[in-house]
Formats: sequence, structure tokens, C-alpha cells
Amino acid sequence: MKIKVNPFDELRSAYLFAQTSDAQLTALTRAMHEVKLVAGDSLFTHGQPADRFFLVRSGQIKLFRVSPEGQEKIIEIIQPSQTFAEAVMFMGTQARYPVNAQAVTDSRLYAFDQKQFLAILAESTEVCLGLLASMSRRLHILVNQIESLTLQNATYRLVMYLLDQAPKETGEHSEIDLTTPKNVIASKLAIQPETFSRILAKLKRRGLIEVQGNHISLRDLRGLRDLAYTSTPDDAA
Amino acid sequence: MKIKVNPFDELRSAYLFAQTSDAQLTALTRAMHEVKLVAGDSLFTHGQPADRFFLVRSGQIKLFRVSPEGQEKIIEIIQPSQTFAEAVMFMGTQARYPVNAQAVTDSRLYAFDQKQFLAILAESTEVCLGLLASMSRRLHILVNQIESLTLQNATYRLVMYLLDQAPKETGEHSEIDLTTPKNVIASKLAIQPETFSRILAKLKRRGLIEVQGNHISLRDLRGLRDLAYTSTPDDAA
DNA sequence: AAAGCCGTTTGACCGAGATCAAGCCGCGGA
DNA sequence: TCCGCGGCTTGATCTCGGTCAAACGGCTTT
Repeated sequence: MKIKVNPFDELRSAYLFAQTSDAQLTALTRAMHEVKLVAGDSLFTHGQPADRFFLVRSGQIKLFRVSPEGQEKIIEIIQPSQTFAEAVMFMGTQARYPVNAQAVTDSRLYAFDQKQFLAILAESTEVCLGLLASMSRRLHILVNQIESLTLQNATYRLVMYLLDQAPKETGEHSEIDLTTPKNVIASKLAIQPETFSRILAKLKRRGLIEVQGNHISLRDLRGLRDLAYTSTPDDAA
Repeated sequence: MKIKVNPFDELRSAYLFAQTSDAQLTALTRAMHEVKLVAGDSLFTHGQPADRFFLVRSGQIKLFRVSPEGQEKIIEIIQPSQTFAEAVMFMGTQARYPVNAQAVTDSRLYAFDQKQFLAILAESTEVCLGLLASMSRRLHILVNQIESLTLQNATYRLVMYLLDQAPKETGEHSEIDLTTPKNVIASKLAIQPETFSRILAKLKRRGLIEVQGNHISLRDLRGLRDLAYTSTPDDAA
């Protein structure tokens, strides 16, 4: 027994295209091409002219900025079924990518031509509204990031990340696997790898989590949540 | 001699409405009402249901988050002719404001009804594209904020703020007036008022600026730019 | 003119997290 | 099986910026 697969299902799995009609997707696919990257490959760099945006089919892409001293700060890690850089398509005359994009793992993407995309937008209000919604969510996420960078400490950010990774079942206990190298997560949370490691060790000492490589057991979800909101800097075992 | 003023000029001064037709603006104004705030008045709070967005006609509105401890972090200070909270209109079912909004000084605003606005969007691609462009810019600004919060120090942020306030003439010397209380600027830059004051004092000691209350003379633009990019923490007079 | 008040400045101290520097461990290649 | 590399951990130390506290100065109020 064979399951029938709509060729557009993969595109529609992306928020951005969820509401787009077959006809429009057909038009879009004409100016779409496939991109394959191996881990470490750069896709585009900060300041480079932006003439296309992307949908991740598999793998992970990190969007980041680099400081003059070479420090890397990851703004976002793009997962399969997510699009990115679509917001840049509206920066008007000679748009430029505001960040660097690089593959964390081997990845397959679709690239969409800016002109083609703008043409579709111009004739479809639904696509427009979908895009507005997706940008609105992203805006909100960035505001939350700014809040936690400025009003919360490193432990809070890390704990929130862990809780966010956990499935939202209601138990007091949960298991997660880090799908991303620890140093990459650290950069996303704006923490040094050493500090990241130390915070994990602290949580372990307190019996809140257990760590075996990339696998982490959250032993006490309530305790973790409490910690995040009170954030005792105290370190004693 | 009297200058003829289009009643919509004020609206069109906002990026968002720059391309909107008279007919659409007419429709919009039907569901628009005026709002007056005195300094310190709250307009809306974080988490409150969002059913309208705003255009600042005069005054200043700060958008901010508050930490559990009561610390305030200003995300943005909205100036006359700028709109805000329009992005929230797309957060779907039961949108909520993601920040608090409060008047820094006495202010006059226009408030626009969400439904009316969405109706106009649905029938005008130009307005849609204008909105996309404006959200795209805001997105970019937030990314830049995240970068400077994570990859740059307080001195960098403050110097960049000063340089940003200065008119872009090419001289080596420039005068600026802070239109916003120093503690508000400090919060926007994620710096404590004490530190803000100390950094200004340091810049003064080095002969880069002169300060008289809210008036600041930038005596050495090149020096300031250099400082921002090298950012010697060194403090000696 | 004195008294508050509020935003700002200055001083002394502290601490979260960065930096520098070793070790450790798991994994792939020879 | 051993080696070597890269990511992770742990320890020692440093520092930027925060915190607490007090004084200052320009206002408005009485």
C-alpha cells in the first residue's frame, strides 16, 4: 500500500507556504533550485547582496554575527521545514544579508529567487499575510531574546533552553537529546563554552539533571523552573 | 500666503502609510481615534490583548520589558512619525502585546483598529508590501541590537548611540542634544545609569566629548569611532 | 529663601561570567 | 592498537559592569 504524497507537501510544511495555492507553488518552483551543503559550508555572509531566501529540508543552518575579535554570536539555528532570509527580500534597493549563514551539519535546502517571490506576493494577499505572520513571530522571538540577554542571567537562559527542548508532557521528569553541539548552543545563548559546561555541572550537582554526552535527563522540572525564576547565583554543592 | 496641507500628509509621514492611497486612508481614518498621554502614562502592558496599533504624532513612547526584580529594559523609543505594534496585528488568534508601552513625555497618538486595518491590507498589496518592508527594517534593527548586546561592550554601545545621534555631516566635530533622559537612554543600551555616567566621564577625560547637561559636544569623531572598534577598557586619565 | 524631589554623579566594593591554561575523553585513521 | 585531533570539562584568575550608598545640583513648591 502506497501513500500518495503531494509534491507540494514539503513546501507547505513551512509556515510561510502553508496557505499558498498549488498554482502559486508551481510558479515558485520554477525559480527554485536545490542546494546541498556539507557541515561547515558557508551559504552566505554578512553584507553580501541578497537575492534569494531558503527553506531547510534537512540538516541545520546557523545564522550568526562575528565580532571584530572573531567571537561568534549565533542569532538563530534554522531547523528542517523552516525558512530564513525571506525578510531580507524587502530591504529594498540592493538588499544585503544582515547575518552569516553556515551549515552546522550536512544539509539540503531549496533556494528561492527574490524576483519570482516578490511577483507572487504582489498577486496574492494570502501569501502576503502568511509572510507577515511569520515575520511577526520572528520579531517576537527576537524581543524575547533581547529580554533574556539583558534581564536574565546565563543559568536562566540555559535552563529555559533545556525546558524548551523537552516535550510538553506534564510529568516531573523528561529526557532530551541535544541535536546541536554544545558549543553551538552556548553561542546561541551568548555564553562561553566553559561557562556552559560549568552551569550544567552545577545543575547536576543539585540533582536537577543528569548528563551523558548529548543526552540529558531532566530529573526535576519544577525545580528547574523555580531556579530559572529565582536564579540563585550560589554555587555550593 | 498659505501652504496647502493635505490632511493625509501626517499619516503619510509614517513609513507604513507612505504608499497608501487617499481612498484607503479615508477608510482607515474612520476607525482611527486620537489618544493623548501625559508623561508616565501607560498605553498598554505586556500580555494585554492587542487590538490596535499606534502612530506617534508628538512626544516619545518607550517600549520595554520588566524583569521579575523590577528592572526595566527599553527595547525601543518611538519618535514622532513612527508607528508601533503594527506587527502584533498578525499574531493570529488573540494577539497580545509583547512589551509594555509608556509615554516618556506628554504625547499625542493616533490609534488604529486592528480589524479595519486587516481589511485594508487584504485588499491592497501596496500596503502589504509597505508593511513587510517596515517589519523587515525592524527585524534588522533587532538583530543589530542583539549583536551589540552580546559582542560589544557598554562603551561601544554608548559611543555608537552618540555617533548615531549626530547629523551625518563630514566634519570632525559635532554637537548633539539628548532628547531623552539619560537613564532612559541607559536602559535602551542595557547599561545602569551609574555606568552610563561613568562612561561619559571617561570620554570627557580623554577629550573626546564635552558635556553640559543634555548637550554634548563630540570633539573628535574619528577618535570616538576608533574607540568603539577597539574599546580599550583602560581607564587612566 | 528654605525644603523637597528627582535625575545625575562619584566612590567603594562585589560578583557573574570571561579568559587563560591544562587535562580529559571519544572517535576515526594509520 | 596506538595516535592525534576536536569538543568538552575543570581549575585559577581577572575584569567589566552591577550594586549599594552618599552627595550633588537644578527644578518646583511652599
